[in-house]
Amino acid sequence: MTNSEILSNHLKNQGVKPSIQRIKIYEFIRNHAIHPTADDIYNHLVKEIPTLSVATVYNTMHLFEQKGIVRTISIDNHQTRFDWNMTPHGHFQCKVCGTIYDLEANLNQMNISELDGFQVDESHYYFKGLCKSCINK
Amino acid sequence: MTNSEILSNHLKNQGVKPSIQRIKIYEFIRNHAIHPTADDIYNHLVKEIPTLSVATVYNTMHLFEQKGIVRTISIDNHQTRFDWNMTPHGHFQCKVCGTIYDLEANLNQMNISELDGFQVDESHYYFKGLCKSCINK
DNA sequence: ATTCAATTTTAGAATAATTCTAATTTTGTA
DNA sequence: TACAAAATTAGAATTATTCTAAAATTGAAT
Ligand SMILES: [Mn+2]
Ligand SMILES: [Mn+2]
Ligand SMILES: [Zn+2]
Ligand SMILES: [Zn+2]
Repeated sequence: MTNSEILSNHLKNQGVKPSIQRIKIYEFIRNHAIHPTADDIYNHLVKEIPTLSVATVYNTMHLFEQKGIVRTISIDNHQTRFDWNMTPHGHFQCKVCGTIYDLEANLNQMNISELDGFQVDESHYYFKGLCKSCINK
Repeated sequence: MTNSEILSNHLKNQGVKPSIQRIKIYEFIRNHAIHPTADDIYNHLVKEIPTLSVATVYNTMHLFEQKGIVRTISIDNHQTRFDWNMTPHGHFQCKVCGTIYDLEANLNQMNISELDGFQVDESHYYFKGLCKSCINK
């Protein structure tokens, strides 16, 4: 079974019809753990699929989000980033190099009493600052 | 000393020259603890100051942010919201009524070992879901 | 008071991420 | 092959924010 076939089956299992575009987009976000923007995805894939449109990238990411395949994060307030890692985790963005690091800690462990009686569907946390490698320069 | 004079002095103490626009904007965010958008601020104040421009609202909020008078939060990731409460705290946004609740817990208490050697300047966290009063309907 | 440079405000144009629209292409089934 | 449903597409529309250059305001120095 080729890599593409494996990814294609993943999508089917999540209830997504695997078109060429959807497989390539899924492949990209799985292989580039960089929390890409729609633009990152488009610019990378348009070389392989010259007819690709940004609308398809957005359509696909919205579909993936709805099916629980990706989630969106908003650290930069003006540009949505996508994350294939669905386990509850957080982020750190370096102000110098821009890298977004994953943080394993699960926010739900905080057990905030003010939320008693509330229904919590999503939780997000992130830090900003300077990463270790940028400090050592 | 009038209320306006008190706010005016607050601004002076933070190194901000208190123009009429700046005082009114500061007054608005202090009296309406609703994490307003630039648009909220503009639409409320343009009734009092008919010549007010959105550019002034943005200019002022950027200045306030730089001086440590407000901070920005991005829960809706398409529209920046402003928060006058500078103590480290988090938020909960209800998907039904849209209300943004403050949460007192301080994220920095989590003490995330992955950040050892990193310089953390900002920390943010928020939840989304249904608030108690929307559930009881 | 008058002058004048620095600061602030302003209107509207520009920018940029995202969504919308309507046409075209692809897919799967009969 | 026929055809309806689903997916993709180009480009226009929308919208939050930033930019620009002109006008207004401020405040010190005369
Ligand atoms: Mn992540
Ligand atoms: Mn708050
Ligand atoms: Zn860095
Ligand atoms: Zn609610």
